[in-house]
Formats: sequence, C-alpha cells, structure tokens
Amino acid sequence: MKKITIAKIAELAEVSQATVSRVLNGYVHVRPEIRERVQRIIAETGFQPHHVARLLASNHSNMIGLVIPSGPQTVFIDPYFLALTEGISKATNQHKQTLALFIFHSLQEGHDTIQSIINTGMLDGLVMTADMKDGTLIPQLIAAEMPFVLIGRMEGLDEIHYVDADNLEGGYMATKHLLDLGYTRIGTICSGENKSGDDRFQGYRRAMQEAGIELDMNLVYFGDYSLNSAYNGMKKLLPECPEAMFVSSDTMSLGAIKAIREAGLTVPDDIAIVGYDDLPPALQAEPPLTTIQQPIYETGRIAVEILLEVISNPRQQPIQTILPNKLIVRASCGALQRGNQPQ
Amino acid sequence: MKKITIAKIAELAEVSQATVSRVLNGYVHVRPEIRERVQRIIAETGFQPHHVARLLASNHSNMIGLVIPSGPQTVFIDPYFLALTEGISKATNQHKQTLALFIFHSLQEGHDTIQSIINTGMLDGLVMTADMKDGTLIPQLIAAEMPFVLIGRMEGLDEIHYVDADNLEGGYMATKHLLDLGYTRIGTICSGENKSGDDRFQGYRRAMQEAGIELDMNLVYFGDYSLNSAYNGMKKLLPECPEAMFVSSDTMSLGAIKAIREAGLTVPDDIAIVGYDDLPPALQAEPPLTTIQQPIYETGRIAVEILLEVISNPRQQPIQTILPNKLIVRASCGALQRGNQPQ
DNA sequence: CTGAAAGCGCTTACAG
DNA sequence: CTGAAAGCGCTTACAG
Repeated sequence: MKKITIAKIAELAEVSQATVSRVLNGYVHVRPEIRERVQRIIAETGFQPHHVARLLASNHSNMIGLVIPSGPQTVFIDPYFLALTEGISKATNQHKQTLALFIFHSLQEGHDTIQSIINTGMLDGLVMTADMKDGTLIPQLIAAEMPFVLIGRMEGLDEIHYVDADNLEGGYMATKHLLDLGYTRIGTICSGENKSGDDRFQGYRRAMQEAGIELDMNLVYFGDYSLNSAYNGMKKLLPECPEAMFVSSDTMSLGAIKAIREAGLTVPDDIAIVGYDDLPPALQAEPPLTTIQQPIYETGRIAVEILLEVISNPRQQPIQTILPNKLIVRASCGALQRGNQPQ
Repeated sequence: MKKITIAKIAELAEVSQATVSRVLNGYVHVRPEIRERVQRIIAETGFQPHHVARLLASNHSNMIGLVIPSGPQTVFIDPYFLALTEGISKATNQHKQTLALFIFHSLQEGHDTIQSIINTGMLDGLVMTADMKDGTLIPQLIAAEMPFVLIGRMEGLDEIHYVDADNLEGGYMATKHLLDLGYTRIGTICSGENKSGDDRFQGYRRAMQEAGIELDMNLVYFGDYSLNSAYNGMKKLLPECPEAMFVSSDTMSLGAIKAIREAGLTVPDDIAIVGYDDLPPALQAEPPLTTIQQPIYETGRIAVEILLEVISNPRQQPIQTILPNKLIVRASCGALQRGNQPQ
C-alpha cells in the first residue's frame, strides 16, 4: 500500500505542492476552479496529509495532552477522571485534535513526563489536573512557555488559566439544603487535602454561620477522600449524634453510610446525608443520596476550549471560569420531608 | 528560550550530526570516548531530541493509541476502562511510549478516527477494545496493515493478536462456588451483548451441567450490562425463587441487589450472589459481594507488551493470551457458610 | 567507527 | 492567485 503524498496530488491536479497545501489548509486565495480540482483529486484518492510531516513543518501538532496523577496504588479508579476525560475527549474530537494521555504514578514520573513533553515538542498544550500534591509541575510549564489550562485551582497560582467548579457554593448549597429541612445539628466529613476540599468546607461554614449556628468542631472530620477515612470519621462523629451530614465526596459518602449501618442506624431515617460529585447511577450509593452535582463533563469540555483559544492566541489575560453546581434531590430527601424530623 | 537541536550538540562535541544521532539511539559502533563526550554535552545542555522530527525521519513514533468506544450517553463511566487504561498507561510509561487516547461516541466517529489514525501515520500501533458493536473497524486496520492488539475477543476474528480474560472459566468458577455451598436453584443474569457475556454464560451452563442440574431458562435473564436491565431481570426472576444468583457484571449486581431489596429480601441471607469484575472497594456493592476478579490491569499491561513486540517484529503468528480469573470470597459468603442454607 | 548528504512530507516566506 | 525553493530536526544508507 503506497502512501500517497502531497506531491502526487500536485502532479495529478497539475499544480504545485504549495497550492495543494493551501487548499488543504483552507487558505482563501486560491482560484475556485483550481480549489475544486484539487479537492476532487483529494477526495478521489482519499488522501490525508501526513500528520507528522505537517507538524514538523508547521510547528504545531493539533495534539493536546491530559495530565493525570495517580497515587501509589491504582487511584485512577476515580470516576471523576472518567467523566472528565470523556468531556475532554468529546471536545478534542470535535476540534479534530488528538488527545495524548499522561498518567503518572509518582512525582518523579510526573516530572519526567512534563520535561519530556516540553522538550519533545509534540504537544500544542496541556490540560492539567490540579490535585497533584506538588506545586513544581506548574512552574515548570510556565518556564517553558507551554500553554496549559488547569482544572481546579491551586493556592498561590492566580495568573494562570483555569476552570473550576464552584466548590464553596457547592458546600454551601448542600448545607443549606439540610438546614432548610429543619436540621441544626449538621456534621461534616470534608477534606483539607486540596483547595476543592477546603472550599467545600468553607461553604459549610458559611451556611451554618448564616443560619446563626456556631461552628462545632466536634461535628467536623477531615478525611482524605478515601472510603476508609470517611468510615473512621463517621464512627468518630456518631457519638456526637449528628442529625444530618454533609459529606464532601461520593466515595466518602459510601464510607459514612457503612459506619452508620454498622451502628444499627439507617440513612436517611436516622441521619440525613448530602453527598458530593453525583456519580453515574451505576456507582451511586444505596440508598441514592441527595448530592451536589459537579459539572465535571462540562469542565473538561470548557478546559479544551480555553486551551485551544490560548494556543492560537498566546500571552493574553488569564481566562478563569468557575462553573456552578447543581443540587440533585433524591428519594432519600423525600423521606426526610415526610416527617423524619430530627429528634 | 532557544530550542536546542542535534546540530548544536554536534558542534559542541565536534562530531557530526550522524554521530550524535547514533549515541542518541544507542548504536554500538561508536568509540567510547566519543560516546561519552557526546553524552556529557547532552546531559549538560539538557538536550532532548525533537520527537516529531525524529518521527518523520525514522517513520515510527513511539506512540501507541488506545481506542475506546463510548455509548450515546456518557458510557465511559465504566471503571473497567479506568483500570484498563491505568494498566496500559503504566506499561507505556515504562517503555517510554506515549499514549494517545481515542474515545469515540458514535460508529461514524469511530470510523473517522480509525481512518485518520491510519492516514495520518502518527501511531505505531493500537490497543483496541473489543466491545464496539461493529465488526468493521478491525478489518479496516488489517487492510491498512496497522499493528494492533485486541482486548477481548470477537467472533470470527481468529488470526489476530489478542489478550482476554478467561470468561468461560470465570462463569464456571462463580457458579461452581455457589454449587459447592449447597445451592441448586441458581439463577443468572448475564448478557449476550458480546463474547465475554456469552462465555460467562457458557461457564454457568457447564458448571450446572457438571452438577447434573438441567438448564432452566426460567432462571436465566439476559441483560445489557446496565444496572437497570439487571434490576428488571431480577424482578422477573424473583417469582421463580432462585436461592442464589450468578450476575455477570458488577454494575448488574447493583441492579439485582436493588430489586432484591425492594422485594423485602436481603443479600445474602435470602439470596446469595456471586458477581463479576471486582471493582475497587470504593465502587463495590454493599454488602460486599463475592466476585470473580478479572485481571483487568494486567490485561492492559500485557496488551502493550504484545503490541510493542508486534510492532518491532511484524508478520508473525498471532499472539493470543488468555488470563485466568480469581474468585474473591467476601463476607457475604461467610454468612452463607455459617448456615444460611437454602430453604 | 565516522561523516557528508539525501530524504522523511509537509509549510511558508519570497518573488512574481 | 501561484510556483520554486528553503526549511522543520532528525535518521540512515552509502562510502570510506
């Protein structure tokens, strides 16, 4: 199978390579009849330009990378990244970009990856995920002038492009919902592991404060997003008799529910929970929890849009987008409203 | 920031570009002192070869693709793909390959993607996922002589490289386990959607047959891997009073459990279930199910190994690997053994 | 073991 | 609007 090149197309169409290249790239200044002739030949032959050659000549690749950290074990099981990747993929498909995926399993690997991405010059830009513990990766990118968009936010990095969910609002909405149902003794299992976790906790605080309820640290537990941490946390909080809980990730809700069950109590009859993340149905807790739904998919999509904008138009003001969350009220809440009022 | 090229290294080391290229590529016939000199300069300057140029010149890219289909809605939420991707990523990292991810959301997109991968010449090879409904993609690859490895198997495609879990054995093990516990009225929710589903069902049949129990189609329901299908299926099977169930995916187990709960029964006290997939703890059913654990991660890793082998050494006999499953007995099974014998 | 040079398949000033 | 030609940064016969 002979690879067909631009030279052959030029020959068949009786024009120069330059002209073929121009119609390929949609330049405007090509005589219509010639354009059509070339296009016909291209269609007939099924020719597609060699991506790599184009890339070398033009110095951009139509390829962007997605960088995801993975913990020591298999942490890439988080459906969050799936939804994100799906959104990103949809956007890259749509823009005819190709998506390179970089999962690193240690900080060292992360550094090497980034360095090699930079040196190798094969990517136009990067979508970075915020939750890497190390603040070193980002400066590396900035120094190399590699365009990137951060998903989420990081402390101390204000002058960069990012898209994030409004986590503070999310925590606020969740807590407010519980308050509106009449609860006052509302506990929380949250996390100080990253900015998102902080923000959600701040949202909780604000809602409580607005309701005139003083912060009771005995009702607050900081987990690490793992099921187990939440399980332990819930066991610790149970003696404090919370009527309701705001748990700041879906995985942690599962841990909390487990502890509640083991104590012989049930959700939501004894303790109402509002969760976070709104996983796809197949992965949801049983009973289905009222949750804050993050626009994860949308976040990915928008990150790509921003990145492409930044690539084609460098050195502009930071583009920073914050997307709202949605409160999804499920059956468990109905139960509460039916009169399972706090003791 | 001036991009540093092989020419500059050659200049600094006072050798030709060809020589630099040779040490870069680890050729053996370079005088040690020169090799060292060049390597020192490379290290000092932090030079890394331009990936794309190398690619154009050498005609291979050190980049492999992973092709995943996604349903009309967000179906890429399946943790299966996460584990798979993680395994693949680990292997590509290790071999210094870069991973391009192609998720397509329609068959049309799938075709376009494959076509463009082929024409564009930017990938050395592909890891294909078997569950695309359409048998057209694979022949397309074969025709283009694009190296690929299939994860899973497809009917009628025998002469290709693949790695798969031993699904028949999995279904057999699951059912056998239930039989060993003393159950005889064992139902199944399986799936005819793909070969894996078929195989698991065949495993169920074989185990039942070996136990001398005739196949009772009233105890068999074919779902489509969705939670809902299994939910409906379980509701249908419940009047048949199965003592135990083999459910052929974890997501479907959740649906089955839901139906069982709604009927006022419990797992495993009233109905024992063996599931399939063995999701990570955070995503498991509650109560934790005894399941067949697929070597998903390993599957991904091995697929990459095979692919690289095939790329560097084309036109060889099909490499076909079938990995065994593992039966993971969880608490729910303990309960059964404690004497929750069938009625 | 080493170098000079052609070539990978495009894009893009430059000149007209 | 169009073409001839240089160039992107490497690799790889070929010759020595």
